[in-house]
Amino acid sequence: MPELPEVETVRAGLAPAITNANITKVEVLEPRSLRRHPGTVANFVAELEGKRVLGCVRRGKFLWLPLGNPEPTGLALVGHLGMSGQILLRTPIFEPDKLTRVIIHFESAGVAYEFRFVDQRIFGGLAIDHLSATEDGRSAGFCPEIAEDGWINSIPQSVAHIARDPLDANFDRTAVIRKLRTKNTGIKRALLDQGIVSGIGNIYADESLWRSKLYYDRPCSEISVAKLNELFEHVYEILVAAVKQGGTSFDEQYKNVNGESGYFSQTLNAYGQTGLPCARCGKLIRREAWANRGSHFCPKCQRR
DNA sequence: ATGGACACCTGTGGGC
DNA sequence: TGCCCACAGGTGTCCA
Repeated sequence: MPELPEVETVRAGLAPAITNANITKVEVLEPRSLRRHPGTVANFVAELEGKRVLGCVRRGKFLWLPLGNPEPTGLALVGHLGMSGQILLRTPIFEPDKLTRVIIHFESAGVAYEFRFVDQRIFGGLAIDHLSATEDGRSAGFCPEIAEDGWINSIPQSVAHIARDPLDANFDRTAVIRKLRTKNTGIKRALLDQGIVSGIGNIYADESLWRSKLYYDRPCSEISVAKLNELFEHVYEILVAAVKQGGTSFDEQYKNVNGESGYFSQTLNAYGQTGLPCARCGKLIRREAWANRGSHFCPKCQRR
């Protein structure tokens, strides 16, 4: 479900409450949500209880909370929301949320809160992972609240293969475009490849391609550098606009940490618009089955 | 290198 | 009302 704008909305909501908070208790209601945790459930709980949260960092669709004891331990709580994950920040008296899988109780400035990891499909999950220095020694991800220092330049091992995203201060658009020019694969497949550029999923790929008038299966190598620059300009603008609107919600699946929906769905021009007229030319938007999912595009504006 | 199939899951909505 | 099918914002792995 969530792509970069939705995950960033969660990160931005979480950061002020959880930075410098102390974890008091952890409840694992659904062990499958720890599928990617290398240890046992008991070990997961033990690694968290009594620790301090140093910050909240995001790269692409991955989030992590570096941990302290209280000094940095070199470990982080890594989270991915999968297709249906949510992180809700509640006070303990707030009614239970359906499909809650893990609850992390913490105390921040003397007030008790719960970090509730809610996930319908259990494709998302939490894990404790080791941090290691980034290759270039620069900030590992997006965390504007924190100035450069030791742990911000470290990345969880399980996230190291994820490329920087377009909102990352160290994102190198020129290098990404150079790489794309060497690929014969279709442009949408490349946009969704988190090892090339991260954060883009099915919604924002379709939206960016629509705005750039590119057919999704067009081979990367035959798109000009100028056109790819235009595409990445649109990717950036769309991601920024979506973050500003709190992400895209069209059902109960995406919520911010307060349980509220984002409203970027009102701005969509391609994704989920099957059968509706293209906002540019009036031709009906089409959906094609593609890679076990759907691709939405205007057959007139986005020619093969 | 590339792409397809599939595994991991639950829930919802449409058609009959 | 029930049943079956299609479909859903992702990632990782295996195999031709």
